[in-house]
Amino acid sequence: MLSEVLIQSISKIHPLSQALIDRLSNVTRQVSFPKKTTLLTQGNICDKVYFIEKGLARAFYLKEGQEVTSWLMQENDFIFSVNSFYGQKPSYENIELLEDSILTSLGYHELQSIYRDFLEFNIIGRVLTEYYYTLSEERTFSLRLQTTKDRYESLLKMQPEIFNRVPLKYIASYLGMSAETFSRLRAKVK
Amino acid sequence: MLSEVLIQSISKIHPLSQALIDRLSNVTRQVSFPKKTTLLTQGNICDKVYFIEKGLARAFYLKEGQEVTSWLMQENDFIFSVNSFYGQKPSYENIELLEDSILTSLGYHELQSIYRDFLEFNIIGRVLTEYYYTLSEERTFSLRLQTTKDRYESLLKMQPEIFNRVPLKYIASYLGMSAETFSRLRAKVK
DNA sequence: AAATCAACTTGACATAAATCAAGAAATAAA
DNA sequence: TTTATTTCTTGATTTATGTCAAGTTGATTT
Repeated sequence: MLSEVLIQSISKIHPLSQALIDRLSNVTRQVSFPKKTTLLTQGNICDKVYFIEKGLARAFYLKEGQEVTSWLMQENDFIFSVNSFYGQKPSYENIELLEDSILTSLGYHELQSIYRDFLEFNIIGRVLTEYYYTLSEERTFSLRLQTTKDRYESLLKMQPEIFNRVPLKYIASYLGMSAETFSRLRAKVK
Repeated sequence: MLSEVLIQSISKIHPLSQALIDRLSNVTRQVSFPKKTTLLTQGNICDKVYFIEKGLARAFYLKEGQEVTSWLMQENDFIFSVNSFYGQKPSYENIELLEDSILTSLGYHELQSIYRDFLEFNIIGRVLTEYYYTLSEERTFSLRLQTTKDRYESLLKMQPEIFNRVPLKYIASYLGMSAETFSRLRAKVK
C-alpha cells in the first residue's frame, strides 16, 4: 500500500501515472516496528529503502566500541545506508529506530525494475538522490568548518524539535563531540 | 565537441543514441585552462559541470581566512559544487585548477533540457549522482571515524599518485589536519 | 645564476576536547 | 511507588592537535 503522504512527496517531483502508482503499491509494504528495532546491522547489505511515515531513526558507526551517530531522520524522509544500498555491498553503518515507527519499505531489486520499466521514475530517483546528497554535503560542511558551539547552535536553530525526541548523547556524537563536551556546551550557551 | 573518453564513460551506464550524442556535442564545450585558474568563487552560483579530460582540480572552503580543501579530483571525473549546482544557489566553496587542464563543460540549463528531452539521460544522471554521493560519504566516514594516521594511510593506499601532483598542504587540510601535523605524521610513518 | 616566492619541516607552547570517574536526575520497569 | 536502569552533569586530568615562529629546502621568475 502506498500512503497519501508518500505519493504527495514524490509526485511533487514528477507526476505519477496510474500504472506507476499501481506498480509502487504492489512492491511497497507498510510496516510497524517498535522503538529500538534494528533495521540494518553493519556487515549486512542494505537491501531496502524505507520511507518514514511516522517515527524517527538514526544511523551509527562503531568507533573503537563507541557508537558515532551519522544521521538522524524523521517523518517524510527516506532512509538507507548510502554506500551499502547503492553498491549492494556490506554496510559499515547500523540503522535503528528511536521511536515506535511506521515505515514503507521498497526492496532494491524492485526499485531497479521500476527504474527499468518506468523511465520517468529515474527523474524522481535522480532528484531525490541530488537532494539527499546535498543534505549530506551540508552536514559534512558543518563538521569540517564550524566549531562545536556553532554546530550546536545551527542544529538548535534548524531542527529544535530533535532535542526533545533524541537522547542527547546521540546528538553529541552526531555533532562530532563527546557527550561530556556537549553537556558543558549546553550549560554554557543556555 | 564530445571526447571519446567522455562518451565511453557515460555510455557504460546506459547506451547513448545518436540523437543524444549529437545533442551533447552541441551543448558541451571543450576548454583549456592554465594552472591556478579559478572555476568557481564562493558567493557565485555554480552554473556548469566540468568533466576533467586532463588535469587536476580542488575545491576549498575558507575557515577563518584559512583554506580547507574539501575534495581533489582528476582525469575522468565530473566536478561541480554539489550544493550550489543542484540548488542553483550561491556556493560556499571555491574550485580551482592545480594543473594546466583540459575540461569539457556543460551548463546547468542545457543539462536540464537534456533531462527533459531525453528521459534515458536521467538514468545516467541518477547513477552518476549515486556514485559521487557514495564517494562523498566515504570521505565523510573517513573524517569521522579514522584517526589522522589512518586517514593518511588510507589515502596513501587508495590514491598514491595524488601525493606527487598536489602540494602537501592541500592534502593536509583535505585530511582534516594542519600542514604541521601532516608533516610530522609523514616523518613518523615513513 | 641570482633572487624571489612558495612549500615543507621542526621546535616550543597553548588549548580544545577526550577520557576517566563519580554522582545526580530522569525515565522505565517491577 | 519503589527499584533499577539509563541519561545527563560536573570535576580533574591527559592528550592530540593547533598555533606561532623560525629556518630549510625547493621551485619559479627575471
